[in-house]
Amino acid sequence: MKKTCAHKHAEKKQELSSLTGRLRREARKITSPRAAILEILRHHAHPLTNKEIFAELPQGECDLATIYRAMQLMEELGMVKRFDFGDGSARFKLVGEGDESHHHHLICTRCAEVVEIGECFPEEIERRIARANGFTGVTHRLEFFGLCPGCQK
Amino acid sequence: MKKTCAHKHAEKKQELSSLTGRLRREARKITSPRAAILEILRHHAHPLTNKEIFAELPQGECDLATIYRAMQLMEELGMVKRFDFGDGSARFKLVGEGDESHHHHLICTRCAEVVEIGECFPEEIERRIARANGFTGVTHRLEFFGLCPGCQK
DNA sequence: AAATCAGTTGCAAACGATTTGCAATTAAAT
DNA sequence: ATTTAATTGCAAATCGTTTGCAACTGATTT
Repeated sequence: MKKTCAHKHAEKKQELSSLTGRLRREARKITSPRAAILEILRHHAHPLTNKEIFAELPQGECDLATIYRAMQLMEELGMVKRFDFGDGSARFKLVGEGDESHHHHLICTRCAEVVEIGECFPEEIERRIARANGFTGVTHRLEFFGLCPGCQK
Repeated sequence: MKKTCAHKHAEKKQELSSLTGRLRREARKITSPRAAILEILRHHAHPLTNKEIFAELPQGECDLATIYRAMQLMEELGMVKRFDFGDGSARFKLVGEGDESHHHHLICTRCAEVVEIGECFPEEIERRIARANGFTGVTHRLEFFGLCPGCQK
């Protein structure tokens, strides 16, 4: 079997209305910069840096600071998830309304290609770690790094 | 078999000579700033930020930039390991000569307390992930976050 | 449709972590 | 003691991100 299911990559693009609805619900405005940002996020399967988003925006459409503010707001509203690939810039990806979408990434250390990984740290072990140390609300940050096929020369 | 080995926490403090030896071997100088930095690292079980190291240094002993340079060098020489707790500053911890010491941390999101975790992401799964995506030299970055006993109020 | 008001934006300045250029200093080899 | 390459302090420069503030604009009300 090859890539018949395309690795569940068919990530249904979220309806723009569903996204704007979430903003409206919180008494936030659907401004032109925000609409443009959402439009870009909707078309990307992998996390983007604010600068990348900025670069894809029609020139002058919105200030970089506005993107930072938008991502911060949308993260609080649970509309996007923040990722840290350890290279100094945060990355964001849309989160579906219902879907928890807790997942990780495999990042090429040469070309920065990103592959989404279904695998996750075993829950039971995490629970054991939490219990063993008296911690509550334990979560984790997990990313993989390596050389992608193309960069192995 | 329980934890007869005391969770190997007895982390024998490394001999200063073994550390300076590694520098000397690479034709690097054992300067007073470096000796002072090593002395501090030797006495800490958990990763420290450069600023924390700076704070523990006798005033005027060395410039902050020098610490940055020292940590960078020592990381290249494999003498320290860099950790990213996601709060914007890198942290460093001495690495024993032989010991690989690949491990992770459980960090309190309120008080930043750090607990060392023995548990690690299952190797076989990591290998499977690497193989499935054609990646080589795959490693991972894994840290846990939660509320420590003291901060649960 | 005009008025109203809180939420937003652009812009520039401020920030915090980290890096770097450079002239002066120093450890280690000769 | 001399020589040389490595190192340091200091200040300035980068980079990602945040923030103050006056001008602006959706969304709601009249």
